[in-house]
Amino acid sequence: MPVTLKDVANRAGVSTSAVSRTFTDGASVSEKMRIKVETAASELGYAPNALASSLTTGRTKLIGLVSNNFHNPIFLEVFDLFTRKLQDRGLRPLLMNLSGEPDAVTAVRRLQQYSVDGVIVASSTLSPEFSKAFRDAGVPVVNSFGRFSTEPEVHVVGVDNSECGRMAGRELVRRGYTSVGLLGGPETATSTQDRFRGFSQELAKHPEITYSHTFASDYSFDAGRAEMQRLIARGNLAEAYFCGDDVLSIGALSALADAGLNVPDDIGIIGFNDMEMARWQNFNLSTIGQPIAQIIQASVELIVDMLDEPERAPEVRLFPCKMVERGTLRPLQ
Amino acid sequence: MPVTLKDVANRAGVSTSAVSRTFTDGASVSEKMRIKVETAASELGYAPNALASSLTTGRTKLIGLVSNNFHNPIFLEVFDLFTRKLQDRGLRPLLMNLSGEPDAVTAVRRLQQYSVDGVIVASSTLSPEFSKAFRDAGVPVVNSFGRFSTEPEVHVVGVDNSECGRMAGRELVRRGYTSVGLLGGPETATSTQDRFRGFSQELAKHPEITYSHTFASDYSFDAGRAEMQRLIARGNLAEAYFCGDDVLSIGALSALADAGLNVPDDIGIIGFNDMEMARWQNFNLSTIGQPIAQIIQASVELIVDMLDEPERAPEVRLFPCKMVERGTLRPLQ
DNA sequence: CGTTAGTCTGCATCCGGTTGCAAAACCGAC
DNA sequence: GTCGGTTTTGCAACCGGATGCAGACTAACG
Repeated sequence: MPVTLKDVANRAGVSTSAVSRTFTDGASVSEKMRIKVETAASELGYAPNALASSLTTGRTKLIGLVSNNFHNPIFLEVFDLFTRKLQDRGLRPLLMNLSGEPDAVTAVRRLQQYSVDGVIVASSTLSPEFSKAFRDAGVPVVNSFGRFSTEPEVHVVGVDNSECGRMAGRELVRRGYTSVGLLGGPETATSTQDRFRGFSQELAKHPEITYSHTFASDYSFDAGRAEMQRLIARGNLAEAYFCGDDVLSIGALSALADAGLNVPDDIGIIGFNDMEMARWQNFNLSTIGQPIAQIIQASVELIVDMLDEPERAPEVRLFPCKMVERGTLRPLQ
Repeated sequence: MPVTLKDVANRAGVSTSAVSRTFTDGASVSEKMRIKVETAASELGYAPNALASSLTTGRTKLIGLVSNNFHNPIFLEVFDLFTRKLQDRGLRPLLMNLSGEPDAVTAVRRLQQYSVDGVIVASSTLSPEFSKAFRDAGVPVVNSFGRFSTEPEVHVVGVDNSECGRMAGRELVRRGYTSVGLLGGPETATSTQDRFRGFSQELAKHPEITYSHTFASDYSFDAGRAEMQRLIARGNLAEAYFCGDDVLSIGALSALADAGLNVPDDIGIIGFNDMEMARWQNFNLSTIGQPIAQIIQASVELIVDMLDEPERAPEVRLFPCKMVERGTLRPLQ
């Protein structure tokens, strides 16, 4: 039903090649021809079929956007930025929700069926193996928010999570807390492990500070709340906690409020991510911010570069996170 | 580079048609042939190219998912459900973020270039004209969370927003408030207008109750907070407010807390949407819930039906919203 | 065992575009 | 006007796969 190349060619009284060429830039077309074709095209309302052309060019301009995290509000920001940045470059995101089917092989298959030009895996909890499955299938892939490695097998863009952990540790030390805890995300997530490691390293430098750790079952409000409730019930709370994520912190905050504990007077909380919500005055959460806009910008640039240079050696681009001071830690003395 | 039909045909020593047929169900293939082809295919790791086949079948199984709302947390739930439901039916969502380019014509063009089989417009703020642009272009379209009309020009799935407004009104009346206010979303959004109308209708039945209304600039935390701050500064607050959205309510809540006002003792708040966050104990927000899972399920079913029956007469499917009682309204006496 | 009806299979063409190649048109210089 | 060199143009083949059609094959029946 839609207008095709041939329709335009007939109308303009020229060959289909001529029409095709006026729509591919860099092709040799005379000014006269271009005008003839363009008027015919606009009279007919013609727009080239991207999928058909992909058959010969090998480019669909489709980018698979894969994620398994559709509950953490930070991901709304992530999707917003990714879709816009991709659109700006004339690419279209093909969304894949992995909550249902976390099987790498079928995921790769599915996206390959649509001949995506590249894939962005946006997740801090998926294992690196997952991204590797795409690379092995010959699909350019960037792992955003993924785990940093000195010998990366796929492109990784994100923050140095263990450095973030150290930063959180330093901040709590600086504030003079004498007992601190880590309330991490799911223990299996690589991001949790890394932040945990960094945090521990930093605390190990201060043997005078009591240090404990515990993991929530999930990066979610409920998990944060439940875990903090457990800690409260068990008694001997630390003076401050580093929570592996802002929603986790917010869950913890709710448990503390229920227990009649005041933040930051009775207990300090520092979160992670600096999601939009963290600055809401109801929470006013001190947290460690990831530069998500930069991460996403870099991810898109990387995937775009890989379209022309698929064999490019895997690269790691890490951005510094930064401490965002608000109201859930005791003031510096 | 990827394996093609021809490769499989060569390997199996059969014609390409045979291979094609074993991969299209309903086609006539003998058992022997099927086995021969399937082994060859799996040895080679062949998966049919969905885009190439779309050329002849006219089906891409691509569904455009269009939205302009990437800030309201409810949309994370919406995207999650849409992507899953679509995936379950073998469809792939092609995401389009309209924050950048709210121009209907180019949006239609862009999606047509990818020959999407259908489009779901998920927005309560886009004008109905927007969805109509797709219909006019011959693309099946469903407007989810859209405006209800007795003579729909496109399929609409959602709630009856004016009935929701009435429900909120009834609830506040029932609780014995003698002065109430509406703190709506952006005045231009159809959803705001409808909820406003319903709410006003209900209040009109009770002339003894003082009633006022005001609109926030946006369905966002900041807008809700700012608007409530304005109301507080102006003096003579109503005893309870119906906020056009949960984040708006949460913004309002933060302004009230700052002003030292207690909810629900000093003032009542009822929100709208029942997003995940509403039940977080920090907020414990009484609200009117939209059955988003049902809405999305119905939207997907509708779009699937339209694939086979594109000329199907526009239909409206409305689901009842329901009052979710939590802690931000005074108890019934 | 010969027929006949029904089932499979391969050929060829087409879907909407792209592109290498060679012929045609153009251009300026002589 | 002719010539040589550039552009521009159309032809035809191809991208990966679907499908109508006719011939080949199979099975059932008399």
